[in-house]
Amino acid sequence: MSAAQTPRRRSARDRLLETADRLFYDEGIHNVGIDRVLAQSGVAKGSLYYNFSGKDELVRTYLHNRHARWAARIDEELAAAAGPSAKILAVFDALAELFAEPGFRGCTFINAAAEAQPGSAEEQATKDFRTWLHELFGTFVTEAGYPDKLAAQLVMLYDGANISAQLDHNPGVAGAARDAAADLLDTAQAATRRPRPPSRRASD
Amino acid sequence: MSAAQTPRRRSARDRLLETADRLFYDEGIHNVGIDRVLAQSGVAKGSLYYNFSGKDELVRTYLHNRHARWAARIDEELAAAAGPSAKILAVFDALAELFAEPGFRGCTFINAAAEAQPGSAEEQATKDFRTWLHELFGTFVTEAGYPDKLAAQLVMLYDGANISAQLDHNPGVAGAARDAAADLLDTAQAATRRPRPPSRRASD
DNA sequence: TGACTTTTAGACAGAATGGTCTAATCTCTG
DNA sequence: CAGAGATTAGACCATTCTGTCTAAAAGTCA
Repeated sequence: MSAAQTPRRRSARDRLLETADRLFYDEGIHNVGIDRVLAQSGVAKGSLYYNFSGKDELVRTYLHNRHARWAARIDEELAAAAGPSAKILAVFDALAELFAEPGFRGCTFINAAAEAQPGSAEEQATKDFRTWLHELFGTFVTEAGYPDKLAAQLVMLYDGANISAQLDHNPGVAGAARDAAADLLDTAQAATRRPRPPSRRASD
Repeated sequence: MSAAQTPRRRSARDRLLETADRLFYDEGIHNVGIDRVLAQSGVAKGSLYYNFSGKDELVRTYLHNRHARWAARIDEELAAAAGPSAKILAVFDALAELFAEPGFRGCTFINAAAEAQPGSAEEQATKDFRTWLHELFGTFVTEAGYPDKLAAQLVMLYDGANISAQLDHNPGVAGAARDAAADLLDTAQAATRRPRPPSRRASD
């Protein structure tokens, strides 16, 4: 046979993680029993407990991999952008691509948090992801000399875009989020020049 | 006895809904079995199935009541505000109050959506809530003559504030969301006067 | 070849789930 | 009072869930 040696079947661990990634994300972690993961991955139950300590560790690994893959993708997107403001907007460009993908069903960690119980893998992974997300925007906001509050506002637009894309089935919302971010960036930049601009009040 | 007749014990239905409201919201719908709702409400299993067709209808009613109560609360908050812009900002004031409440654990419907399966009560209730939310902002944005896109951006800030308040345990984020909304409102107002202002591009 | 690791199939257990059913009791109202 | 509606306790059921165990087969590599 010319085609090298048949690239031997992927390990049970890999097949398990691939199937878990799809099912957990598509249907929610608690909605998917291990029996379904086993059946769809074609792996024996014993192999699950040989490779993982239990469902909890499978979930932990699933969430960890999701975080790592998304962070890597953002890193790629950022590489092409020059300067903190451009990098901030590039994050929203990455969201636009993500939302447009066929199977998009919201942010993995927002969804996981809704199912989280105290001390669970979901809780820990969400905490880690949130730290990463805040640092992502926080770094660029600080670099640009903008006030810290802007980072919190950008995180809100990031999360809000995810929710709208998911719940309203509206991938195009990433553009509106990017526009809003650009607007906030402009305002922050203007305020950096002039120390204290007048602010709008509620009862005007 | 002077104190009128002892106000007879609240109905099984009411006690069930009160307990379900607390448990479903605090721990997530799928994390709460009917046995726990029954035990904590002191209601017999038979009464659940006498008053509801099953857990699904209990969930449906729980979500419906949550929506109704929040909509009523927003209505109150809006009554005090004059003009579309003030009403928009008043929604964020309502969020600030909500986030500051002790048991806050995120938006009921964002959380429910993460557990939703196709055709479930969670899915339907979330859809209804999203329609209401978009109309809430959409009405005021239209009244003020702002572009439709602004409504989508305000919804994103609303959702994003909920997520940050929940996942980052930061109730104060409502203030930053309000500020961002005010900023977008200002920009929209300026753009209403001058038809086409220059927009920031990524690669500048 | 022989030792070691990985994977397999399937039986099995123990707990939790939502739901049904019966029979007795309580409560309100005509 | 009588009767209808509401509530109770508890047994019971079928299903699903995670996890354990055994014994054999397959793959890996020195």
